[in-house]
Amino acid sequence: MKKRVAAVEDGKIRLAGGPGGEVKTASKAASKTVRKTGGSVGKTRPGGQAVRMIDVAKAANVSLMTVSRALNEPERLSKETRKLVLDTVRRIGYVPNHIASNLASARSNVVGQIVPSIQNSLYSHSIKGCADVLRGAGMQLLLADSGYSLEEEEALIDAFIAQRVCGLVLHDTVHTPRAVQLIRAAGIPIVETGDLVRAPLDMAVSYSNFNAAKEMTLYLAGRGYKSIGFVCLATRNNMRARERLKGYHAALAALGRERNPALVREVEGGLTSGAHAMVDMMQRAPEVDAIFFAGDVLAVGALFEAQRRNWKVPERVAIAGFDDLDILRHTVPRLTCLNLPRLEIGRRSAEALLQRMRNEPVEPARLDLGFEIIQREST
Amino acid sequence: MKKRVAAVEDGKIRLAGGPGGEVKTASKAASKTVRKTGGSVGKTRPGGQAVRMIDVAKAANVSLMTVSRALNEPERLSKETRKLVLDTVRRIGYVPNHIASNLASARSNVVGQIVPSIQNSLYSHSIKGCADVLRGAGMQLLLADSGYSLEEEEALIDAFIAQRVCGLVLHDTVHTPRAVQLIRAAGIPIVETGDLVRAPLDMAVSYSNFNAAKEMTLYLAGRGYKSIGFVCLATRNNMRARERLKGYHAALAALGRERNPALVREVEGGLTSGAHAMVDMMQRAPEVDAIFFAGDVLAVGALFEAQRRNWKVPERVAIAGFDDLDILRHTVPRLTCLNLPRLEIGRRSAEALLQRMRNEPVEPARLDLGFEIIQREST
DNA sequence: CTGTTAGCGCCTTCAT
DNA sequence: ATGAAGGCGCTAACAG
Repeated sequence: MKKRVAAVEDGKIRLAGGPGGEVKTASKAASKTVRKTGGSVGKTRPGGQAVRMIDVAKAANVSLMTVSRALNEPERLSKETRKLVLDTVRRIGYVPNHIASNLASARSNVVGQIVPSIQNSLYSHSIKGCADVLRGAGMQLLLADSGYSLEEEEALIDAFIAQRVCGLVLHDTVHTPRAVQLIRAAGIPIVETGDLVRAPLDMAVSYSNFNAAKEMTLYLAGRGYKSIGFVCLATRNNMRARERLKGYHAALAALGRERNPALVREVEGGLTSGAHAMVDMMQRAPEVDAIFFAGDVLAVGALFEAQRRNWKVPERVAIAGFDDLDILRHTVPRLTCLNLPRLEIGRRSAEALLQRMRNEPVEPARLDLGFEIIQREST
Repeated sequence: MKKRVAAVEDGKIRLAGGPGGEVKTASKAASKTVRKTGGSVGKTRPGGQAVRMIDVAKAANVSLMTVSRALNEPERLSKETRKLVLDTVRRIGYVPNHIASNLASARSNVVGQIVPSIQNSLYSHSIKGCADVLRGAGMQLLLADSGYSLEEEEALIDAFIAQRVCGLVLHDTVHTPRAVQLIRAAGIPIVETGDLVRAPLDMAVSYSNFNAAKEMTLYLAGRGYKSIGFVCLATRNNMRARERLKGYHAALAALGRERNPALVREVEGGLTSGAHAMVDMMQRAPEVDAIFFAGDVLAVGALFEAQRRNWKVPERVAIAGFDDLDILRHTVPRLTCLNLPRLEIGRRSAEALLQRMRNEPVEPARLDLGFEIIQREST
């Protein structure tokens, strides 16, 4: 295997292939590569026909319906027939065609989930929860991210409904009119998870961003901090951020404190962003003694910056975060934050969909999974 | 809105709902909640019939095929007919049924991806890359995680093939015999992404774990470290970890250094785990002057532990990580690591599948996307 | 350019 | 407990 050291730039050393580079393999082992070439665009059966239910039926000398029943309502068959059929299925390697099954039964076993960003670990917890419950029920998850765009969400909802998903989990709680219309027309159950909205399209499973932000602010005040800064993501197209900001303001009002614009910043997500926000705020409002970072990894970025500048946390400035990311309990000092039931939100959302699909009433239609304040050394 | 402070334990303050608690909403706003109850198990059309292509055809006074063409091969229709049909589609709110389309055309627009863990941010990059490219091509992503289990992977492959996915992206490069058989029988294109395997089932898009680990070890030696420790995940059921360990050993051999068991640890993933591994290793082999953490977030955990103990990095011990997680460039000191093209792997995998589905040859069948060594302050 | 016919693979309904 | 007929909503193939 040839090694190629291509460049050393900015501390980066490129190796083996690198962007655009393709290392062809000429070894004997590689030439053994098993490759199937057949199949035109997306063809399911490239060369040989796929095994169908009727093939199983013939091989087992029963009718097609008996095979169908062996697979879907095994208890309706006699023990012997069932065994015969299932053995045959295994023997000839039959894999049911859910596409055909869905079409014939007007039933689907696929649920769609749309999150703002697949890469954000917050959402991946809710995805995981959802996927787990669905799989337990023999269903599958169709996933996509909207990139925080309403229009993209609409397009995805359209695509998912075209795919005839039997339910939808949406993180966003704001939708385009057409998206709402599509959902209504499809008549499928929907769960919104991003915030505990007052009037969900169908069902909501979440916590209250407003309450979470408010309580954290009150908690900080309770710890004796007099001048509490607040940093969040842009509220413009983000209902969650907006609710958090409202919660912060509500807390100030409850405390009888005045709003101070110098103590509020809206920023982009990311570690760097959190660092800048902290530094900026401390310049503009030197009296600030605690900052509540109500978004993403902002708090972590701020803490790292404090380490770099040798600012003592919490003595010089206290830092609180929003989500309980894994690292928050490992930093020095450990970070105070909210613990939000992301995984559970995913699980309960899927469960709510399943319930609804079984025609069971889902109460309440708004499920508040709450939150915790995790007090650690940074405050 | 009532506030409930339920408990204060271990620094945790539970609020609003909490585990198992459900806050029912009795406000007027909540009672306005729009709810659709209809639909038996997974029914796509709960109450009213969904609009079908034939309905559009009747409304536009054309044949069903004309509607089909307006949607799928618009260029084959006259401008007027096309406009008429598409307007009608919009007017009556028709959403194509891809399920039926797939069945009739023996074509699918869904690709399946199986990763070891949805929550792991490493995989989410590859998921994102894949999802983006697919969406650009009008396709969807069916996602699931195997929990690092071969058997689970097999079950998922079965389920995905039942779903008639038109292609599969697998992170694992080791599969059960039945999984391989299922894939072969399905005759769909497959990409394996976890390692640059010698003989992929079909195609491989990745980097070489062996080379990456080897080069990093050589790089550390080049920086003057004499006693380089190696920490990775359990190699037992993890080919990637095994390859990395091999790479480390290969580097030692190339350097003419002897293997020292005290300098090698296999551990679980996680920050805590990395911290322990470092402490253990430094006790058992006090001469160690650099540790290469070849997995997950181990290096970060170790660094935090070093901060806590006031061990200078890299003076007391140098630390290098594997993946270039976002935080690595923000810690104090910043962490040296490998930069692996996770996103690009996802993108290229999807592209390879699309190519294969268009019947274009995919060369090479093993695509090496390489890696970079990012040198920072920790070494 | 547009329409007609015959299924895709399976499930629903009704019969035996 | 098992089977036969018809159709789910759409597209391929062929016709005009």
